[in-house]
Amino acid sequence: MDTKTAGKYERRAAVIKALAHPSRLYIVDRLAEHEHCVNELTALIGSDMSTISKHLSVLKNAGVVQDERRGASIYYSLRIPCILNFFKCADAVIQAIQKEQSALAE
Amino acid sequence: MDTKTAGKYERRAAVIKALAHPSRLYIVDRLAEHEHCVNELTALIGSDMSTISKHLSVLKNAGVVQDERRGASIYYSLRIPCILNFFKCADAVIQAIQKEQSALAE
DNA sequence: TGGTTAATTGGCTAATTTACCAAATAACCA
DNA sequence: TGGTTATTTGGTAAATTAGCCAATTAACCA
Repeated sequence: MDTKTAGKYERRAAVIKALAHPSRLYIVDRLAEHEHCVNELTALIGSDMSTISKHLSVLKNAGVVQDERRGASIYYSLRIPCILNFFKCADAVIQAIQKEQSALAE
Repeated sequence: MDTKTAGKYERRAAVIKALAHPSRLYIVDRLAEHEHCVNELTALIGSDMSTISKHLSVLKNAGVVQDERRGASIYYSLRIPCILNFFKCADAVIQAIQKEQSALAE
């Protein structure tokens, strides 16, 4: 694989990698409804706030979310809504696996 | 987050995680055109065959690809074509980042 | 200014991932 | 059967990731 092609797939992988964590997917799903501050997401997920903050920074560095300070809080929102298509397809894969497994169980 | 919800996002993350590697994304892109055996993919990518084989096993375990032995070779093909939507969206994120960076550079 | 809440950063450890090599399996052909 | 090609598996070292705690930064209010 030549360097240019490798770069293309590395950039794509960087975006997808940023999404590849349950908490981060959950965050994306919540932000798809409306913006949330770190505090709210922390309460929803139940991890340490520093952990959530780091997840948000991963998503932000990848270009998936954006943040905006308003007063003492920092509000995060989805930058690219097409991210939600990932869910549909991931769920289609999951369904296919389940179908296969129940077919094998017969 | 309750256990059921956590499970849902863990399953989704497992699928997305399987895609989160440049070589695996490249493989998916090649398989979107037509099936390939391990040998062919190894030649295209240029890593050790054992490395490619392990990448394929990650994709297979996640339900993204399927394999079929024909003679001495094992042919891999895409199981769920919607995976390709990931690329479009990942590229949209990448474009947005680049736009932002060139705006900042002004 | 001092206290309080919101968020990020640094440090640390445990767990996971990756890539290569070497060895094992599987299928084919002479 | 023996040799060759295709693929997978096991082992190992290096790199990355995740999560928590403690400390720091930022904004607000009394």
